[in-house]
Amino acid sequence: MANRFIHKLMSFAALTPDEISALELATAFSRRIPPRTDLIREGDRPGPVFVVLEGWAFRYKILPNGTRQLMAFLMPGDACDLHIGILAEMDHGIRTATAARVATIGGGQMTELMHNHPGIVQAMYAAQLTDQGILRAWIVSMGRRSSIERLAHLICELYVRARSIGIAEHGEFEIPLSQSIFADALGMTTVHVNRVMQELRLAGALILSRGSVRVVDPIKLVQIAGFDENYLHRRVRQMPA
Amino acid sequence: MANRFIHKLMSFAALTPDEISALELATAFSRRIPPRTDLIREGDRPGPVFVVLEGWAFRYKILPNGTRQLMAFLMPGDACDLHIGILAEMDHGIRTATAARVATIGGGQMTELMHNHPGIVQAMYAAQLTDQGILRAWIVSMGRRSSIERLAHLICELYVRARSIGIAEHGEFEIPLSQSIFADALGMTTVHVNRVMQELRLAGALILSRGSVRVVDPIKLVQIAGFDENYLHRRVRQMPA
DNA sequence: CGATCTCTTGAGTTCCCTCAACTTAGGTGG
DNA sequence: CCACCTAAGTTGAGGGAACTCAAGAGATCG
Repeated sequence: MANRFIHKLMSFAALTPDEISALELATAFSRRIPPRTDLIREGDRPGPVFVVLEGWAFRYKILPNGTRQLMAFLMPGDACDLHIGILAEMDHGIRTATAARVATIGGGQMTELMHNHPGIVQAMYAAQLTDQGILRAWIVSMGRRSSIERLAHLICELYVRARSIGIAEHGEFEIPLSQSIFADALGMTTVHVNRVMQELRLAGALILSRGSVRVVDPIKLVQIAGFDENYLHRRVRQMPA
Repeated sequence: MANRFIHKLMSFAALTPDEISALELATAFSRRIPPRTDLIREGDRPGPVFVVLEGWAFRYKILPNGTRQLMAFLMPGDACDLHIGILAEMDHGIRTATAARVATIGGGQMTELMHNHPGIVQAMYAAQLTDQGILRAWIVSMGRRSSIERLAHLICELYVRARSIGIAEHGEFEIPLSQSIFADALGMTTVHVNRVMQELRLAGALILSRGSVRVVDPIKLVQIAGFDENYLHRRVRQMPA
């Protein structure tokens, strides 16, 4: 059965059975990674492309003053940059938030995949455009939204992404992230995240617990955030001529 | 003679004479665009790929409350997304800041370029990774830097990019952007941008004038910003095997 | 059963915003 | 060539959203 990575790519472009089995082969071997483990660190020379099959990770950077800023979350099915091998040096780190299962695809194998399978290339481009859309949406949030809108918007993003890969069952969804991770994602302090989380809880949108947040009223979050999911590009054109 | 776009791609990968002439052909026709003109608007169905050959533009989004947030600046040599044609709909607009000259490359021509010229593909991937690095750096700035650091950091980014395309002569460099554009790029108000600009002027880093900022002491800016240009990936690996 | 991490709450502070008024530069048309 | 208009920039005063500092309560784990 196809894993989450393949599943995700299939949502972006039609893949042939041949392409699917090539992807299955490429991601057949995976490692289990404990929580809070760096998959790659800032300054490292990039190695193979890797793909998160289970669990959550995030991109981050530590500033000279010791503060941390996250720039993205990787959920099951998400990959690091496909062309990571071009870079001389990583400008940020990637670290697991939870226990995870990660597959790696060597440079040669990657080249072979993209060279022989136009559907895979197409799907990966679409995934990359979506990732850029998410980065831009973060910038918009950080620049022009209040703290409660920012938090609600991020949770909406994670909710929609989770739903689209089928890990948000019957409307509810558990996000396995601590409040300090939310704080570092949103450019806020943990103290303030805590107060804003309480507001969302009082609004009936969330249930809080240690190390995780359960979304119970996505509609309310969407209203609070002013969320418009267009930027996630669920709809892409079919293979342009 | 090669234009800025070709010039920029050549800095990312070695191009054959054949590839260079293919690019020259593709960008031979260009239009002059007045300042403050949308090249494409949020909600539009994407058209051809376009490339800014002269002048400055920016990506932006207007929020329901009427505020604006910029997500990137396009300088001479910069292109919109290469795979823009995949998307069903733009999630942001792109608008000129100054008078500009813009070339467009049709979908078919683009496909042909990338299909037959591995050097071009390589260079475009590298350019794209750089763009993503810039997006991530903006997130870091907005999340974890003070207003003076943020402003200085943005100006450093623009300065380094300008220098790398050869439009920053003898150390000095004129940025043709108004303070309100800086404000919308940094998630600040024009009032506060003005006050922070004055601080940088008093520090001897800048000379201010109507509609533009002249960088006179880049080193000082780097110190104030805590700027590390690694993320701009000036160094990429030569063609991996 | 201390050690550690996460969360919570309170009190005081500060950075940046809001609101408002005014200046200056450029452009345009009478 | 002046009168007017608009966009850009400047400055001041007051306010508020989010931060800092601090202390403590609950979980989880070796």
